Amino acid sequence: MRLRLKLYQQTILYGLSLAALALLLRWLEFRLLILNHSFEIYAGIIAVIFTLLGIWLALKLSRPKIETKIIERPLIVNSTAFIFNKTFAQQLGLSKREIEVLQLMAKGLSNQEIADQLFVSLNTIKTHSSRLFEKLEVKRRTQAIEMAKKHALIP
Amino acid sequence: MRLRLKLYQQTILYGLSLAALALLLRWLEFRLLILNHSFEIYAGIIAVIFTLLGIWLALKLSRPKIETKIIERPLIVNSTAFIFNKTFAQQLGLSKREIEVLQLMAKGLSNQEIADQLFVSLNTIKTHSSRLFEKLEVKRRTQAIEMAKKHALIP
DNA sequence: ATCTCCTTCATACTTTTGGGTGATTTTGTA
DNA sequence: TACAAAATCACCCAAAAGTATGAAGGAGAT
Repeated sequence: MRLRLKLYQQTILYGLSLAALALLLRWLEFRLLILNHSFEIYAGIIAVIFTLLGIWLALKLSRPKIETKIIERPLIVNSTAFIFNKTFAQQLGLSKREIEVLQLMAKGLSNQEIADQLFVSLNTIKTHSSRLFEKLEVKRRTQAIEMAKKHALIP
Repeated sequence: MRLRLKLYQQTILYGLSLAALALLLRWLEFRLLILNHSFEIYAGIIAVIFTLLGIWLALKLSRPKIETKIIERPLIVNSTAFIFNKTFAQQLGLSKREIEVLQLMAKGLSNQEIADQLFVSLNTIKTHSSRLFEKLEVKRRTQAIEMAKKHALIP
């Protein structure tokens, strides 16, 4: 709505300036024709003025690019009860299994132990943990634990 | 350097288009003067063309406006202040160095990174961590971190 | 002085972890 | 049903972590 109004104003302004220029030229025609100014001079003047107008218009109307910046605002929680940070997990796109693996990891289990506990193979756990590290943007399980603790993915 | 080159090119392009327009107008003057087109028509054409040129120029040359959009994301923080459990550390007979190593471990650092940070060799850190694991009665660093968290040796 | 503990470092070896690739099956959803 | 994501597993290789053992210098206690 606001943009529309602005556009409207611009249009009026543009029209007015066109009209003013036409008047100016007509006046010039009367006053200075005797001096035998060639048509090219007028054309040049118009060209320059409207180029400037175009530049001004473009700068006024061009939309700014939007750059998103994420700020982490500390949210102080006083309760001892652990509340799983679902939002963060979703934002990172962590799957159920990956979260399970992460939580067992944080308990200090080895990959083999996690595999046994979840009744899957060691290789599977390795795949899960690799993806986990990618998503958390970490390199080691200890870093993953740090991250998870910080963002309330684990108690 | 590059911008200067670009500006140079733009200038040439601009000059050429001006010249082309002059020629075009001269030709129109010859061909269509009989039809008694008024000066305003020409002026209008020039105005429109050069407005567009101005817009194009501005868009080409101006830096894109950047508008930052800030998104705040809550980061859950436990308000309980951390108090190091001196008693427990003494009970287990942990040395200063071992506690240091343990705390860096919990931050997610690798042995090599800990060694660099403490200005000692990798082997030294291995020895420290081995002792640490013995005293904490754990087998892996992740378990050590769990233990340390549980007993308030680390935040 | 002697002893103990801490700290430092080395070498050799084993286990665990992690990266990369590829493949198959299951499952949820359009 | 068809498609995408999730879950499963295998194999190979490299890096990191962990174990065992030995050794040497320094600080503090007896």
